[in-house]
Amino acid sequence: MDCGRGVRTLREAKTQRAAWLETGFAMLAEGGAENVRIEPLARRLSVTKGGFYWHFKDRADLLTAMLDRWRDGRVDVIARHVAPGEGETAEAVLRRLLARYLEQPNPRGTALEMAVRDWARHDAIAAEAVAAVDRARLAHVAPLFEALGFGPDEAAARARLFYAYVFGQNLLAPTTDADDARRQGDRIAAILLGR
Amino acid sequence: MDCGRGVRTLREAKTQRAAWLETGFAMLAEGGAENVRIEPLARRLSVTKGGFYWHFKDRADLLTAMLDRWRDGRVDVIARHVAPGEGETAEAVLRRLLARYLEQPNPRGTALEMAVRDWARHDAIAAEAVAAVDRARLAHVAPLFEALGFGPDEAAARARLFYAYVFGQNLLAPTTDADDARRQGDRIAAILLGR
DNA sequence: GAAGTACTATACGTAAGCGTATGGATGAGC
DNA sequence: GCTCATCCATACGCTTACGTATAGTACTTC
Repeated sequence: MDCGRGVRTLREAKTQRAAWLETGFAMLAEGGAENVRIEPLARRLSVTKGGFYWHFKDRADLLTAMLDRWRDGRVDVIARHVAPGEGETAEAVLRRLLARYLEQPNPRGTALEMAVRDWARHDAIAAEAVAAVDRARLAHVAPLFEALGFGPDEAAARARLFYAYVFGQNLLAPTTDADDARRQGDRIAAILLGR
Repeated sequence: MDCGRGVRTLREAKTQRAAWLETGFAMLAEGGAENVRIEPLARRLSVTKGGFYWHFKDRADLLTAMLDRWRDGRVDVIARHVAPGEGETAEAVLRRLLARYLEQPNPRGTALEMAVRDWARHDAIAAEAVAAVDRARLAHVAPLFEALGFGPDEAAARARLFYAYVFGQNLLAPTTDADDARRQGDRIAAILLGR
């Protein structure tokens, strides 16, 4: 059988597993966990599925690998995002976070977040990954609310409301007028921050 | 071919389309739009798919019929739910709504809501149904916030935050301790209602 | 230069689901 | 009592995807 080409370098070879994962994330973002199918994935990578079963035991193996990677990435990143910059106040950090989550400089990240959370509603492993990410985020954001002067319980409640709002926004039909949306976002931020 | 039985009465016959829809909703609630498949549906109804194509043109036809029905039901129901009971204040109505949405006396309704909203992220027709429901709900709930003393813009913002919170809660990993969850819910209600 | 590692193509069998005939079976209306 | 509308069973062809088997290529390491 003429396979046309083999592995060019070992460096490149090790990249292939990452390529399957990367493309898997693209399909997850585009259509949810159901949409992550091996053969369409292979077509997008311009290979056949032969190599898939070298890197992964089966489809579930890919899915759990993606989940691990997603969880680790989110947990790593939240610690960086709550770190204040030069002379940045807690309120400024929270507003920056809110903008990052809602103004969607990274629509792919939002789509992934929603896809994983929907997945978690039917799958225990996904639910555990989501729970771990939520714990990490709430633990990092609650202290920011404490820095605003709220007690620990109130800060925890506000942190939860903060994240529920962020994800809920993605489920609500968007406000049609962009200016209205911005003004409304400002009002909501004021309510969340208590000022 | 011995089909075993035919139509017993016209009354019963007209019920069949409703049965397909009803079971369709069950599968939608259980596994999202992807999970609504004709042959499993038929098995659950203990019939073959032969009759399906009598009632519906194809799978998409069933799905849009379900969507219409869902939208109409939600729009009808919100008007009833915001109507205050005997001497019920606007605040009491809002707290009652919140309890209804979050304490999940009707888990099937919540599952449907989430399934349709996830569906809406990939499907324009579903997105339009969600948008119609959101418009109706926000239009009904904002006046309750106005009755609490907020101006129109602030009331609209709070109504949006109210619903974003409700749906966002369903995406966040649940708080493990039930008492904590209740106390936190009370705090969040106080923030939403501004008191 | 031989052996191993890291892939990839190709081919196969299986399963599930879609949509399309086609031919009953039954009750309703005349 | 015949016909029509309404519904269902059965069977078929097609497509998509899964997972396995097998044989091949190319680079690496010794």
